[in-house]
Amino acid sequence: MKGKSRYVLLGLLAEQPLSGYEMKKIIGIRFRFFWDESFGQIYPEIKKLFEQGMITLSEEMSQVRKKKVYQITPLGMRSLKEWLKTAPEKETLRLEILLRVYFSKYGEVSYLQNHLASFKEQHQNDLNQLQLFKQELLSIPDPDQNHRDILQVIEFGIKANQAYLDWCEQTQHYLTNKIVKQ
Amino acid sequence: MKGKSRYVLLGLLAEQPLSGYEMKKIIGIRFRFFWDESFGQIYPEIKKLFEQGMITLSEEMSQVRKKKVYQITPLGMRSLKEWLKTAPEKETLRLEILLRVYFSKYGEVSYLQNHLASFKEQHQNDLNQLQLFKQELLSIPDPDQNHRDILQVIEFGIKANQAYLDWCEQTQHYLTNKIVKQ
DNA sequence: GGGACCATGTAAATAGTTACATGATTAA
DNA sequence: TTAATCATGTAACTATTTACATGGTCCC
Repeated sequence: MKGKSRYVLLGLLAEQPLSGYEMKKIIGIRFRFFWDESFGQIYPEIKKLFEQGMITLSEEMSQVRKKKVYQITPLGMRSLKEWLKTAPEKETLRLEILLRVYFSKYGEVSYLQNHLASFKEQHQNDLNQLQLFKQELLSIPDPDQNHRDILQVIEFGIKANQAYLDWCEQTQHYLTNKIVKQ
Repeated sequence: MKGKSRYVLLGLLAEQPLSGYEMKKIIGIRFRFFWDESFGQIYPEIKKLFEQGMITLSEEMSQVRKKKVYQITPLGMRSLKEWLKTAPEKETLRLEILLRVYFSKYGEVSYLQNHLASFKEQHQNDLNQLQLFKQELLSIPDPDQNHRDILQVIEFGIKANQAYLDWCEQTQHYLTNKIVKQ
């Protein structure tokens, strides 16, 4: 669990100079289905990266907006590359919906049905956005030659969300039957 | 992100009296693929639940081992039921492997292949254990009439892990091709 | 006797969220 | 003019991990 946020920021800056706000936006859109960072983490982390010489302020800073655009340094690039060598930790996930199903014996079915419907809706949205993002990626030029890599990330999201939706339907049928049987 | 650990503990105690150590074990085995709690969270949370009258010490305490077995109180049961009504928050997940793929342009393919192989192995293990657990659940008596609920939780794990493994194979092929093309 | 596991707990550190503070710009 | 969004940051709080401390039991 130690200091992964910094590598997300370094990774984003490896491609192009960005401000903290912009990085947050990219994470919120592109990484939304597998990662998240809050401003409360981003800005202090930027401060540290700057102090350590991993990033510097770019010339491209906007004077109109009080925007601070950063770029990665060779030191930051080396640090990113070193991190990419290390083994990822076992992923953290906490699926509260499964806790609800597990303990559903102690609650009312109708509540669980609501929870399930909103879970399904959320992941249907995720899936739609991922499919849109995929189309978009395939239709634009690929100057940095990394679209295929990004596509693989999207593919993960598509497969996972399809599995979730599949499970939702199955569980909804199960719950409907459960009520009939009562 | 607030206080979900307590409901995991209450949920487990709703079925049978347990000690902190036993709860940790159950979470570590049965919830392993979608939830985790450490002792550093479990024991302080038990203390709070006890002080708030949500749980009490059970008679079933072992004298041999210095074991403290807790049972849920009517107050604790009400609290659990109230929680089951509330909407679950959007799940947290952090899939470091996807970060590695996304930024793979800056690293060496062979490292990513190693990371992917170990990710695949982990989830193959998860899948195997879930399938075993499913068989076990279907073959034993179901006095509390909640095996079907638990089965749905297992089904989620099976579907999700199958999707992950599917993605792993696809990504491994992609990486192999990538090397050939170089 | 030693290693694996049972068993409970605390302390320190790190991670992460949420609320707050401030102010500019854009577009309806 | 007002709401949304851009933009940066800090402070307080909450959550979570990791390391430490302690000691028992079981079995080889």
